[in-house]
Amino acid sequence: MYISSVGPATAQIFIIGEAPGAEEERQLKPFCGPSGDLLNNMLREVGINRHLCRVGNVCKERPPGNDIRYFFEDRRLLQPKKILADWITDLKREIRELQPNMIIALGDTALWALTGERGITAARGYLTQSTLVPGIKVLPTYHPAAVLRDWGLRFQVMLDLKKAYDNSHDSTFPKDNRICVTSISLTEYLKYLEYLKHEHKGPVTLDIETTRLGGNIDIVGIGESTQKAVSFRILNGREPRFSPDAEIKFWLGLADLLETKPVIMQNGKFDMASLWYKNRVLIKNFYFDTLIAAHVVWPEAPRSLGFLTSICTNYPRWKNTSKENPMLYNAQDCLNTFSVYETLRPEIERNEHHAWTFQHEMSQNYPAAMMEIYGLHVDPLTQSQKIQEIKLKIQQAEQELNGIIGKKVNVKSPKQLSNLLYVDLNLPIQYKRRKTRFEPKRVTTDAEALNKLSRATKSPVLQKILSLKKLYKLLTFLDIELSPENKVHTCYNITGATMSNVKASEAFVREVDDSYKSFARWSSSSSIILPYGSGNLQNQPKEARVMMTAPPGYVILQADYMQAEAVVVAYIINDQSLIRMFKESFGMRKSEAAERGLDVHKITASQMFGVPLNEVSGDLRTIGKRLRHANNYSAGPGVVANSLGISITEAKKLLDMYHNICPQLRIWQSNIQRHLQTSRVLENLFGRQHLFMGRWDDNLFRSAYSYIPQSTVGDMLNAALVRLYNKYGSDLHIYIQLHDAVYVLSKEEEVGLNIRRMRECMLTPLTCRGTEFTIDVDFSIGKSWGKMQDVEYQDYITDAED
DNA sequence: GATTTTACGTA
DNA sequence: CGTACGTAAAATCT
Repeated sequence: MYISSVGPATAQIFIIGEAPGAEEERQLKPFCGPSGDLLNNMLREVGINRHLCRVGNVCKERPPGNDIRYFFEDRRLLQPKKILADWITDLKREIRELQPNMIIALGDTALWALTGERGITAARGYLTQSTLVPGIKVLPTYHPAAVLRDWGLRFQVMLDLKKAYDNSHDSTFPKDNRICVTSISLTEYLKYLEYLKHEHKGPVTLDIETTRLGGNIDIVGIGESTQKAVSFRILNGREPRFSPDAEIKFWLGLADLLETKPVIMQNGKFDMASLWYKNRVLIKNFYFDTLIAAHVVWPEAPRSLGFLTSICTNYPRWKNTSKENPMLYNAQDCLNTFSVYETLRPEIERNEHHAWTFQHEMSQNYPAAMMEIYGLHVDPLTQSQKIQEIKLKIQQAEQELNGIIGKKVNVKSPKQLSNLLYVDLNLPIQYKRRKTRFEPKRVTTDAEALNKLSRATKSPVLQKILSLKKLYKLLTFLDIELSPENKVHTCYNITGATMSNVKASEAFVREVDDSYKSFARWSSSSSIILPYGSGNLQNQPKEARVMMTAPPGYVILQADYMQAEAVVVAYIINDQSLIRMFKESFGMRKSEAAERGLDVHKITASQMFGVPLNEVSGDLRTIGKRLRHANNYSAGPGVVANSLGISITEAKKLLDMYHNICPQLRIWQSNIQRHLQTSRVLENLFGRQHLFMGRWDDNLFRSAYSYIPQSTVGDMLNAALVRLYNKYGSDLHIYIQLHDAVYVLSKEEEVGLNIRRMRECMLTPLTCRGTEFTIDVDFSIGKSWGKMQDVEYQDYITDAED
């Protein structure tokens, strides 16, 4: 059944979707089903009156199974069948007659029909010209059906619709008269640097390009405004363009400028660390990072420069030009960074909480860059011994396993494993746990499934497979490439998202369009500057840590916050018995606290079961511990039952008992829900704000419950790390950051001194509803990261002489 | 050769 | 209804 567009002949906006759905087919109208409802809501919110728009679809009929592939000859969806080609001709005629000022293309099919391009993720948000009817403006964005599947896209679609509306009042394209200088002599360039230093007012944007992963800087771009940028090439391929003398002049001139000028960058820690590590050029005043600014203002939105440019400016897409004209591309990066800066700066300044968070994150750039460049010492001897040991164990385990099952199986292959388990051994098929019941059931051979089967069948094969898999996994952490200095390096991502998890040759093409929530925690990924080691250093298993060491004469000193999130939760929900316990045990030796029974899980069990503290058995304590964790993570009875090996009914009973002794938790949780209804913004104990954009469901709530404790601890640790760096950075070396722990390298004879320094920087008074409290810090020491010994700070205070 | 899927390490 | 992150190896696509 042919479903035509609807809307007035005077419409200035033409909204074009993909194909009708079931409801559209029933009513013979486009966008009248669930997608249409969502579209209407979004249009209303940005001020577009749908009844003044033309609304239609590229395909005029519903494809069988709602599968758009039906209308194409090929799987890549580039060759339309005759019927679709005819509809596109109809569409062309309709656009010619209507002459709208703006076409909003919803989804990949509409994008393709109107512009001939595929890839809505990269194209969305950028004004472009239709190739179907030249001269007509098109603004592509995601289809509402995609938003229904992934609610995080709603924010982007709203901004795109707003942009479409703003540009729909006439048919002209916004002017782009920006100047990109890409061919300038060295002499002229040096003069330009002088001009920037002495005459140009205000900050500049900076962006560098490198030849390859771990390669040298070949292009340096500087933007002096949103209108002019200069790009300069220093290498030809991998060869220098200039004589050593001339090149030195270039770097000195650049260094001279960057010592004084305030610098704006996108993900500037990379440029800053590269310039310092490769060319000893130091950016002294890194004053605005657009990546950090975006993270502060929209913590759940993408924050690549491509994305930010699409929502902050009307300029066209340029991220697809990097290969054909790298210098022009580089200059445009600088221009767009400037535009994004001008949009985001007022947003930061108008909100004092944002201003604090922004400065707080900016201050982490220098210590994080230093940590990336320094790296971790690895003892190659321990490494090779450990690798030998594990390889031998793997060999033995393989032989045993093959002996039992009578053939060779690669346990790293889910396919082979599922064949073995569910076909050869005929075990009951295990399915992956689903997030919603709408997801399809997936067969799995993961650890959870194997453990379940192992408990049910008592077959020794399953445990053998499990331990073999574990050994292989461990080997990936051990068998890594070291730097010439026997080190590994990592890149710490302050905004919690990687900008670099691609080959360097494509790093600048990449669109990072996943949403990352990162509640004030750093993430850790491979360094692009020094690509040695397994990259992420925040997920090293204990057994792999033994090869990471302190250099001769030094020890690793670890300081971590004790029960940090539990303390914060206790104060937030005003759990007096826990608060009393934390207060009493503050600064106390661990042995003494244990003697007095000052233990969260013991207290929990004692209250739950009405047993005196000193009579709480190990088993009861375990139950107390599991219940507290289950509640902290808002897990359900199924999980509790699983973890304690009891029935669901018993687990429900235990959960009730827990809530009886701690009724405040549920009250607080419902307060959070109520709060989200009115504002969707939560604030942690430092004032960091987080806008929750997710769909209104349990996932949103769970995420929100964990926000305040998790982000408060993250902010507290990072603020302490910065204090430590600024005050004692020349006396000790900050080695590792691990969410609620900091590791430093300390001279062996200065351990006591450094423990006191770390305590000083880390003990942080927090305020919750008018009550001040401090989270205690715990220390351990080791020559190797895998063998840390607990120490009591009191033992280092008595011999202090400062 | 490039991209997607599956699995798993840490806090 | 555990969450967040990043990476390795296998499987699959082109």
